[in-house]
Amino acid sequence: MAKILIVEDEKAINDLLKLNLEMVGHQCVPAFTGKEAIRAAGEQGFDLMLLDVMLPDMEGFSVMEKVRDVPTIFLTARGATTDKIRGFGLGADDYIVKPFEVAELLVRVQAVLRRTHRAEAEYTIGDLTIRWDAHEVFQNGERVELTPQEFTLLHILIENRNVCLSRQKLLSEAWGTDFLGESRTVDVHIQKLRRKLKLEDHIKTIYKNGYRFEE
Amino acid sequence: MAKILIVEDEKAINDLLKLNLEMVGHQCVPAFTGKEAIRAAGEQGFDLMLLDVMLPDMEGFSVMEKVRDVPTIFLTARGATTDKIRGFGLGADDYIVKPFEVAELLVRVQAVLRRTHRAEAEYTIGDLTIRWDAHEVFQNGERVELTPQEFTLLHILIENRNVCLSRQKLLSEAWGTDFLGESRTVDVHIQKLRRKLKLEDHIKTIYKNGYRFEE
DNA sequence: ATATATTTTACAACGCCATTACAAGTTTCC
DNA sequence: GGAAACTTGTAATGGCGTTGTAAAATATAT
Repeated sequence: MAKILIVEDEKAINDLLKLNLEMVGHQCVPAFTGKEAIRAAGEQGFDLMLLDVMLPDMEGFSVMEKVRDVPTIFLTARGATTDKIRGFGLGADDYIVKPFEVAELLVRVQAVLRRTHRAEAEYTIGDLTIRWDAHEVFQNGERVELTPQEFTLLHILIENRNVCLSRQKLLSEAWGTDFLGESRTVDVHIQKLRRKLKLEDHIKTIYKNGYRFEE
Repeated sequence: MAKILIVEDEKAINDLLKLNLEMVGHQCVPAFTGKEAIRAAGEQGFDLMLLDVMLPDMEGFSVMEKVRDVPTIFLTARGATTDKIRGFGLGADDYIVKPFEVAELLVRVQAVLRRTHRAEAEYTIGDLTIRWDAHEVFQNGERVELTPQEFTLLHILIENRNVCLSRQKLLSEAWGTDFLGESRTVDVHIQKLRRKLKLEDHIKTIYKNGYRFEE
């Protein structure tokens, strides 16, 4: 669980970000102006900042200059060429183009947290403990062997816990294949996870949609 | 709830729009000329503008040029070929042909608000909370599973809250089928919603007409 | 080459939803 | 006011598409 500063003037988007990040277990502080953001960052530490490039009072990258040592993901509108941001070379850790998909947002947030070593090293639920760095899974202290694909799938599911991921999304995130047409691959791997780790109650099937890991 | 600028010189139509949009929870500012509209948009921010193509003092699309960054739906009279509007390539978000049906208006307004991230992410009534993006419904914090069809129907009903929707309209909006003849399908799904979500007091039957979601 | 991992396949099981039939409610008209 | 005609509520049914599952086929690693 990370502490995240959301800097975005449009309330609807700010709320959306907060809602979804809190759903997967992060703690969020909203800011609607650059000034607010700078004050908040002065008063408390954050693991990550989501920063709109266009704010009413100042440009996003000016905020970033003032707020040091907080990993940052830029939010930018489609069309407002992302090149600009890349060009800034300000050390933004990533950027997300609005409108964004929730699943994509979460994956990128998690990626930055991992890269900046602010992600949790372990995740525990019930009798299950997963050590992300070591790729190790324990149940009741006993080690359970997962195959690479199983581990990756579990990782994506837990990173996006409480949100429903379509089979397409899972394929593209856990397999990397953007692949047209039918495939039952995901279903079969879900089955393996459910069985090996007794996750029948936590990996839910959402009819006509996909799967969701629930805590 | 969004803030909407209505630019339409015919008072009757302006009032009609205002009435219906306020009925479903939006805040409206009326303008009767292009000048008025431009001044209003300069003074305050809007989530959406409804813009008549034919105004007494100037053409609608000139207004749109002056008012930047406000998603816009054009209003056009039947016959005034919509091609023109499409042709403008001004980035109008949608257009509505007068005379329009109220339900159609509301659906299009909602669609644009969603597309431009200006729609609410959640809707709450009593102990019920609905997250539109995630297709999730919570009652007293507990997740309630709705089937896709149930969710869609609920969505249409709430989008058009306080207005009565005929079975035909519900079929065409929530099922996509423009289907002749009798069908009790809608009734059955209404029943499911009422029961699952204890909405007996909010989903009202309008005898000989259809159903209305009341707040 | 052998073992292990992954995808595909085929079929069983399940869930959704349109339909139906009948009960209950509402309106109309005498 | 009461009966007929019509509208809506509701539970039960079955068809059809989706998902679960085991086993076979294929790919990958050792």
